[in-house]
Amino acid sequence: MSAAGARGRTQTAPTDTQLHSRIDGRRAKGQRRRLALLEATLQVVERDGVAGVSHRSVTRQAGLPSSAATYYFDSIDSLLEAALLWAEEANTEPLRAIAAAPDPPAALAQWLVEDCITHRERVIAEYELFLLAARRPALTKAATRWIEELSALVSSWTDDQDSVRAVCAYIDGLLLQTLVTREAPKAAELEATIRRLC
Amino acid sequence: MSAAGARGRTQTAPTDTQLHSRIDGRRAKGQRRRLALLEATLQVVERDGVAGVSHRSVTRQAGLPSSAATYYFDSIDSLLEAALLWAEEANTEPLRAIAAAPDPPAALAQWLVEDCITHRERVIAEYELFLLAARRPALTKAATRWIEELSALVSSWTDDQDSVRAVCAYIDGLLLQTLVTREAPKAAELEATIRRLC
DNA sequence: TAGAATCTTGGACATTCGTTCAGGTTTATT
DNA sequence: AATAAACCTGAACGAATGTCCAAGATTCTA
Repeated sequence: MSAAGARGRTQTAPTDTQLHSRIDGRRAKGQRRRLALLEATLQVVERDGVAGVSHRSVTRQAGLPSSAATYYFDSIDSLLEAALLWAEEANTEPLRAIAAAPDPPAALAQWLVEDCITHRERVIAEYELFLLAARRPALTKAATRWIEELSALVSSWTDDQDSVRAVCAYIDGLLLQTLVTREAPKAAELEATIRRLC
Repeated sequence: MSAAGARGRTQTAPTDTQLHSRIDGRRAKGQRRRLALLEATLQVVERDGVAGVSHRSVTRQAGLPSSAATYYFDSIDSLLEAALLWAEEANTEPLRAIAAAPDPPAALAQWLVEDCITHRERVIAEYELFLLAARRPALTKAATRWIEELSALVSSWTDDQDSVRAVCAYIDGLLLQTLVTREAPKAAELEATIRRLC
């Protein structure tokens, strides 16, 4: 269920003695490979969609033996869950920078538009995993994290929670439609609507 | 590429003589089975997601031999494309009724909330196919149809096209988030935001 | 009704899939 | 250096997949 997987599970919960002494080389390698599998999973989702994710496709992408997927993760689901969390974490830093910008709504609009254009496949991958959470409860927590982080940003310039929810929903909907119709959104219109909702 | 499939293709383009004479019994049966496959496809997507759609799963659901999927449709893609169009068509009638209602925004909000609750699996299926269009150009036309019909409805009470786009994006985003977080949307809040955007 | 045209399908093929685990490899410890 | 402990993987299993087509079934035409 958790992202900590299979027999490799002990690697994610180092004991006290391990924390205080030198890092166990074996476990360090395990952590590296676990991360490599997450990155490989995202690459596979970008290329072939969630449906293209299999033990073999992921390990092939990561250059690891096929049994490694089973070894490091309990199931495909736990792999997808960890990959979604990993992908969301990559958005944390940009969101923080936007919050610190002189004009957050404008910065947010610009970042979203650029992201949709220059990292189209990645954004599609994120929404596929996001929607997959509607079916797999294990993914719900990871998916909700995106909404929470976006809400936190919007809350920095609005107190009304109804407005915050409206802006977040509008953004997700606009991005979704953008991906589907292949019509690049206009940053100006996006920004204007965000302001209108606050 | 088109929804017209494989060797069964001729069934969708009756010739002049066929139009004017009695319907060919063979072709009539083909049309019936083609529709059965579409309905079965939607049921499979509802139950197991797009990833669960295979020649065998669809034909099993429809009670047809497994080779029927290949016979009636060129590929899984053309089957999914036709299924998405078929699903969207089911929304046409409700949207028309909402346009004729005394208070369209309120009726729309109520319908959306009810749809998300009572037909959750179906709505998830529609969004999965919708998002799949971001990868498969063959699905784009079918996916765009939903946006167009929703836009037409919203346009009936607003002339500003920016507002129309904003409302449509907001609705798709709210439904998407609702499905993922499993928190039922409030019709009142939905209606209020729709009005705010007009 | 007989023959022609068309539609339909069972079964076989090569692939790919998730899973398993005995045995090998690497690292730590003494 | 030698032992112990933990990590890792090749190979193999049954099950499911997309595709194909010869043979059978159905419908039309004359």
